[in-house]
Amino acid sequence: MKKAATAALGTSTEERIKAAARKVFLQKGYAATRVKDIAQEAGINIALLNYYFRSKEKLFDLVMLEKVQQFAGGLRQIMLEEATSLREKVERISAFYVDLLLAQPELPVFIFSELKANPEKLAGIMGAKKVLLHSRFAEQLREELVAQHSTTNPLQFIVSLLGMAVFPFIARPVLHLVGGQDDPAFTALMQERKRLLPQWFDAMLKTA
Amino acid sequence: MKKAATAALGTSTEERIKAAARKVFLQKGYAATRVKDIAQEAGINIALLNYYFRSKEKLFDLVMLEKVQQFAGGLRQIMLEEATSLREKVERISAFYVDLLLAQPELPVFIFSELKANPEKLAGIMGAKKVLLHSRFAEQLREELVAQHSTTNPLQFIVSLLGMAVFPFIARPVLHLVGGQDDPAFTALMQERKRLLPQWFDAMLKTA
DNA sequence: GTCTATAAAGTGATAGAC
DNA sequence: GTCTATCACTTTATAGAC
Repeated sequence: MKKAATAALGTSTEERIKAAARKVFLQKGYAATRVKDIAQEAGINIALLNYYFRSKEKLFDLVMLEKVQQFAGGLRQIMLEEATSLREKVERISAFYVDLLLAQPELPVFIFSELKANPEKLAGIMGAKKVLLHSRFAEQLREELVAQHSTTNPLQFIVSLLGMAVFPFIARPVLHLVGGQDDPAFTALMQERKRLLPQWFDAMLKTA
Repeated sequence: MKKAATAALGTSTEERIKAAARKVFLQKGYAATRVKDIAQEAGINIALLNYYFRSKEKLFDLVMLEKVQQFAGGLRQIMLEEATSLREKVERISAFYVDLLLAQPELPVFIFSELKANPEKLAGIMGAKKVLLHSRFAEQLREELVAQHSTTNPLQFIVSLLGMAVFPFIARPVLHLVGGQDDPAFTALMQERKRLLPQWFDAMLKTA
C-alpha cells in the first residue's frame, strides 16, 4: 500500500501514532510521558515513532498546537464576531466550553500546565492581547458598563466568565469525590451551567 | 554545632533542602524536577538530600501535603465557621485566595496538575465531600436559595466562586501578555476582586 | 553530616537488517 | 515502512571515605 492511500484512511500509522500521542500527553503531560508509552498505545515501536516525527518534542509540539487551537480558537472566533449580541456571545462561550470540556476534561490542566512550563513556545496565543482588550466582545462589554455607570475593568468580567466555565473541569478530581468516578451528576451540573452562566453574567453586569 | 541547635535556626540543612524542594517542585512539577536541581538550589549534593529524605518521592510528598493544606485548609476553616454570615464568608474566601495566590501564584497549577497525576494519593482531601455538601457555608447557601425560591444546586455557586477566585492565577501567563511580565496591573486587578467577587456573588444569588 | 565515586536502571534516539 | 539491537546519556539512589 502506498503512503498516500494509507494516509487517506483514518488509520494510517502516522495518524495512529498521533492519536496515541494525544491520549498519553494529555493524560500525563510532557515530562511524565515516556515515548515507549506512546509507541505501545499505538501498537508500534520507538524507532517507528522517530521515523515519523523525529523526536518526542516535535511530536509534542504538534499535539500542543492542536490543543491550544481547540481551546482558544473557538473562544476567539466568538469574541470577534461583529453581528451577535453580548448576551448571545456569553451564551455561546458557555456552551462552547461545556461541550468541549465534557468531551475532553483533561484539556484545561494540560494546556495551562504545559503553557506554564513553556511560556515562550506559544508567545502571544492567537493574538490573545487583541482578543482580551479589543475584540468586539470587549467593546460590547465596555459599552454595557458605560451604560451602567460602572468603571470596572472589562477584563474582570472576561476572566470571571472563563473561570466559571473552565474551573469546574480543573477541579474535577475534587468534585468527583462528591458523586463517584463516572459521575453522571457532574455532567448534569455542567450542562446546567450553559443556562446559569449567562444569567449570572447579566446579574454581575448590573451591579454597577 | 549540634543537630538541635542548627535545626532551631531558620537555616538548618534539612530546612534548606525543603525550601529548595518547594521552589523547584512548584516551578516544574514532580516529573520535570531533577533531584540535582533541588540539591543545587539548596547548595548541597544528591547524597545528602537522600540522607535526609530517603527519596525524591518522599520529599515531594512532604511538599505536596504542605501545599494542599495551604490551599484547602484556609477555605475549609472559613466554610465550616458557625458564627459568620454568608456574606462575610464570601468576603473572607475572596480575600484569602487573592492574598494566598498573589504570594504563591504557582500554587493552583501545581496542586491541580499533581492532583490529577496522583488522584489516589490525597483521596478525600481534608473531608472535601463534607465541606462541599454539608459545611455551614453550604447550609447557609441552601437557606438563601430557599428564600429566593431557587432550586439551583448550591454546588454551582461554590464552584463558581472558587473559579472566579482561582482561575485568574491559572491563566496568569495569558493575562501577562496584557501588561508585561512583572505586571503591577495584574496585582491591582486581583486586589480589586476582593471587593468584586462578594458583590457579584450576591447578585448571582438573587437571580432565582 | 557531608562528600566523591559509582552502581543500576531508565530514556530518547539511531544504525542497519529486512 | 517497520523491526531488533544498541548507543549515549541522564537520573535516582547508595556505598564508603572523611
